Amino acid sequence: MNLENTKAQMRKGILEYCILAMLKQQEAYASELIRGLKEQRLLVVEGTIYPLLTRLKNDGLLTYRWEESTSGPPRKYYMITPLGRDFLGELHKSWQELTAAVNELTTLD
Amino acid sequence: MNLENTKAQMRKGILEYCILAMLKQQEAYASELIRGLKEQRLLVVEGTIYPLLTRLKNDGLLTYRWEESTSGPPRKYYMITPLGRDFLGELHKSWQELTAAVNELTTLD
DNA sequence: AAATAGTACTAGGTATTGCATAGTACTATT
DNA sequence: AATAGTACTATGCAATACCTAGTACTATTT
Repeated sequence: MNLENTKAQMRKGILEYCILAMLKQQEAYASELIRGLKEQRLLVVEGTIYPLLTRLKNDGLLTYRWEESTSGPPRKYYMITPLGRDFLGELHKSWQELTAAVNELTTLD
Repeated sequence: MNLENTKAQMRKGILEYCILAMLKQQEAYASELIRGLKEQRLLVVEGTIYPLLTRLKNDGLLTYRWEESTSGPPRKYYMITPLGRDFLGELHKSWQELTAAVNELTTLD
């Protein structure tokens, strides 16, 4: 049983919640999101973030615009949509319920 | 984007943490575990729990014994091993870190 | 006694997503 | 021109929650 693997499994479903929340506060491009997550020691790689952003965009939760960069290739800035905000609210509720349940079950004597 | 699907994804990696914690408190057989989880509104089905218990057993984190039942088929009671207790400690730490990170990233203004 | 219901466990296949990897492209620096 | 840093796209894999089908045991009903 591999701890790193279990941690990766734990991240499934949670990352989109984090991404939507971050973008609700401020638009950003992929690398900024990766950096923001890394600051909280949520290490996420490109192979994860790009497909995730694309899925959220395809589902209408995000939208984006291109912006030339003065120091490298152009960047794709993502913004949350009103639908994305609604969904984020649902995810917030689900997360609260999940953590409450888990903490109840795992409280050590 | 399907909320139910996202909730199922969120459960990945978390269920083994819950199961280990429950079994640390008291040995149990599958249906008891399902009931315990259901009380906390963590709905888990047989197709999930049995393979999960088998995986944990194969990795040495659980052990089991058969017990005849007076009201139906025999039951497989699972118990946590010392290795399982160690791993549970690691999972506890991982969970704390993950929730802290997520809450930091998703705190609404 | 046979059929049905409730209960417990096993096995196989599917969908989804984080991750690894390969590749393209833009700009700055060497 | 080559290299480095940066940003994005595409593809395939591993793992796990879940769905479904099936076997088996005991109690209850027909």
